[in-house]
Amino acid sequence: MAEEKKISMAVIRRLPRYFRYLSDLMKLDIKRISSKELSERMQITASQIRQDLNCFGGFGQQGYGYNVEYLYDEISKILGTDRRFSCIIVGAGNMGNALANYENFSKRGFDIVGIFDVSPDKVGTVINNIKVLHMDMLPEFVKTHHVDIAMLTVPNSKVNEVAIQVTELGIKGIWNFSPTDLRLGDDVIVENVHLSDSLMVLGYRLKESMEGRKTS
Amino acid sequence: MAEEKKISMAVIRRLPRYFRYLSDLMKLDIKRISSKELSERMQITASQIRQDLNCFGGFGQQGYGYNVEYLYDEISKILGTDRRFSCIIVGAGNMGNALANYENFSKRGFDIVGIFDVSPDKVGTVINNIKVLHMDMLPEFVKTHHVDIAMLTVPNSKVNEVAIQVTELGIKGIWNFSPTDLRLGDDVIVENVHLSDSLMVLGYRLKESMEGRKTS
DNA sequence: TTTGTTTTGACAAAAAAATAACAATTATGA
DNA sequence: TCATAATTGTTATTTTTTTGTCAAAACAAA
Repeated sequence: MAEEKKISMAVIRRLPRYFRYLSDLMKLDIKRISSKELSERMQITASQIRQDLNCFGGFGQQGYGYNVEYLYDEISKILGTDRRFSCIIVGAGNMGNALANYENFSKRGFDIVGIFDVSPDKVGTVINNIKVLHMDMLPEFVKTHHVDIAMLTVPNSKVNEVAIQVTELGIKGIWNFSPTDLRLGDDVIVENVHLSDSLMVLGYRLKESMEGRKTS
Repeated sequence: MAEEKKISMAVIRRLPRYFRYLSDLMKLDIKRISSKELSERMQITASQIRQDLNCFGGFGQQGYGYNVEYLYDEISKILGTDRRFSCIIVGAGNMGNALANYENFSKRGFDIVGIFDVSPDKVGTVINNIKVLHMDMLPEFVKTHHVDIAMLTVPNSKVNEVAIQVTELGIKGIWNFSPTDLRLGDDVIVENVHLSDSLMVLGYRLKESMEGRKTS
């Protein structure tokens, strides 16, 4: 019944970027914007902007452009910024710490409700008002608290095991910070942050650039 | 004179992934691999693997496949894993801390040689054997130490200013952890790690999945 | 050595993504 | 009010990326 218009990942990955730019425009008190002007700011073609936005509906008006606040709200809705996601952090090391202290996540609807680790040094400590629990407590915790997302900042050697564990407990979203590609069920959504991959690409591009070639 | 075969970013961004899988194969003591078998492990088509690798040269042998160690070495060379990059971290907050303590970077050729901040709380502290210096010391530091890459983990409101500052000092590579897109000279290579974008995409996909749609 | 199998590298085809073009619509200013 | 300029949404075109195909090369076994 509902017409399933398939939206490509390429488009979806640009949405947060539109969201950011619109947020900036609002801060600058700019009320309307044309795809042309936005394209100059974002360094992409106006055509792409119009086509991207039209995947979700006609938010603009001919001869006028887009109303910044309206467009912002619509993209918010698409991205689901209105809903809240309960998240746990597994791995209370440096990266886990950094995530737990990152204020913006809760602003965007992602609440850290638990932090887990296995190290006796870490279990019992408090990070940003959240007590670090032992991994053994995880099954019980998930039973009593709804958890949407597990943020995995465990050592590479443990990540597969942990990923299986959290998905078996019914958690459907994984934000994976390890260099390992997780292979889980089709109903589990995995989003990777492969820091070392990113750094290696930077190294490659830098090297090419130093040798006089252009990369992008 | 040199034939500039343009290699697309899509290919380049897959290189670290090949690198990882080959590294794993070596650990498993696997000496040879066909594109078909690698494709099953990596969940991409064999055709893509062969085409990707052929951008850089014929590393395989008909009827045999690819020698794992040789291919690993070749991709290492392409990625520039042999060279070393001197890096500084600007912003000694939680993320800066996490990066400073991440052991794998030096393994891959990225050495953290300095950490900078402006907060009196942080300046003077020692992170992973590196003393945090005040930003005022940066120009002097860059004069006396060669720096390839600045890893920026400063607050969003300061990142533009800092990016301009480091590029004016001649640093050509930027690893940007802020949600802001930096616009710098053509000779500066910027690689972004937009954590909040990634998380928002996870939220979107999770939402879609919960509503019964598939995203990828 | 010979034959059949495997597997690459190259090229062709298909699919996806980005860009361009333009009719339709609205705003703006004379 | 009317004419002109601006700007969208949509369709067409182009470009890029991915996938499929196959001859040629190398291996492996008889």
